[in-house]
Amino acid sequence: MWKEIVSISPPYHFDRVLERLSLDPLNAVSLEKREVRLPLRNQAKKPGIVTVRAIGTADAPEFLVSGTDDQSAMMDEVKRIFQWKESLQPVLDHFSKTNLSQLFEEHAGTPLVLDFHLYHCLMKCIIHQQLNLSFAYTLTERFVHAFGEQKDGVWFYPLPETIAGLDYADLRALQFSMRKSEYVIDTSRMIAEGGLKLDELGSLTDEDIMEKLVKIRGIGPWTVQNVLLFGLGRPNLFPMADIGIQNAIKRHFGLKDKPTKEEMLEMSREWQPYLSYASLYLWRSIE
DNA sequence: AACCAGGGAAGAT
DNA sequence: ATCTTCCATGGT
Repeated sequence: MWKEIVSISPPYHFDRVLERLSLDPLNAVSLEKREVRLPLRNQAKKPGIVTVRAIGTADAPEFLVSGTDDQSAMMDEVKRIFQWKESLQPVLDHFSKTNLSQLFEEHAGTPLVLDFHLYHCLMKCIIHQQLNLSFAYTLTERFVHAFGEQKDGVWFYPLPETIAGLDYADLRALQFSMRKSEYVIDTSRMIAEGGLKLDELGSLTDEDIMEKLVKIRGIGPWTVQNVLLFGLGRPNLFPMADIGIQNAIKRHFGLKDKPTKEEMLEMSREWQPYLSYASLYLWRSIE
C-alpha cells in the first residue's frame, strides 16, 4: 500500500469533478468522503484500484492518492486523467475578455477530466452516437456489466480482446442496434489484432489522428473530436456538429434558432487556443 | 403521436 | 465534393 500527497496550482474544483463523475453509475464516487476509486490496469493489464481523495479546497487544491502497487506508473495515470499538470488560471484569464466571460465565472476551477483509458473513451463515444444521454448511459452500463469485471465494488471496463471475441448477437441482446454492434466489435477486433495501436496515437497531431481514425468504419468526425478531447485531453477542440453544443450556444446567447456553422466559427474565434474548455463548459451549462 | 437524440454509412446528385 | 436517406431505439 502506498500513499502520496499532491498539491497543484489553483483554481481546481474537485468537488465539481466528483459531482460530474457521479452522474455515471459506473464510477465509484463518494461525495461524503470527497473521493473516487479509479479502475486502473498496470502494464500487465492486471486490475488495481487507486483512490483519489480531496483534502484541500478549490483555492488550495490538495489530494491524498493511494494504491496497492506500481506507485510511479499509477501516479502518472492519475495526473494525466485529472490534468494536474495543466493550470486553469491562464484559461480563466483568457476567457475573462471574451463573450463567454460569464460562463467561465460560473465554472471557474472546473478542469477537463479524461476518461480512464483511451479504449473506454472510444467505445463510449461509439455507443453514445446519436442517442440521448439517458439511454446512452444505460447501454454503456449494460456493456460494462456484461463484459467487464468488478473488483472490490469498482467496475473495470472490458478489454478489447474480450469484445473482439463476441458475436454481434451478444450486443444486439443488450439492445444495441446492428450497426452499433458492428462498429463496437469490428473496431475492438482491429485493436486486438494490432491494426489500430491506441498507444501510438498520443504522439500524433490532432489532424493526423483525425485522418487516421475517420477511415475506420463507425468512427466519424464527431467521435474523433470527442476522443481527442476526453481521451487525449487536447485543448483546442470545438465539435460544432454536436447537437448539445448547438443547443447550449442557442441558450447561452438567447438565440431564436440553433446557430449556423458560420456563426459558430465567428463567435469561437476569440476562444482559441482553449476551444476545448469552451466546449466543456457549454456542455455543462445544459446538464 | 411525432419528433428528437452529445452520428455515421451508403447511396444519389 | 456535397446533399439525402436510412439505420434503430428509448426518451419527451
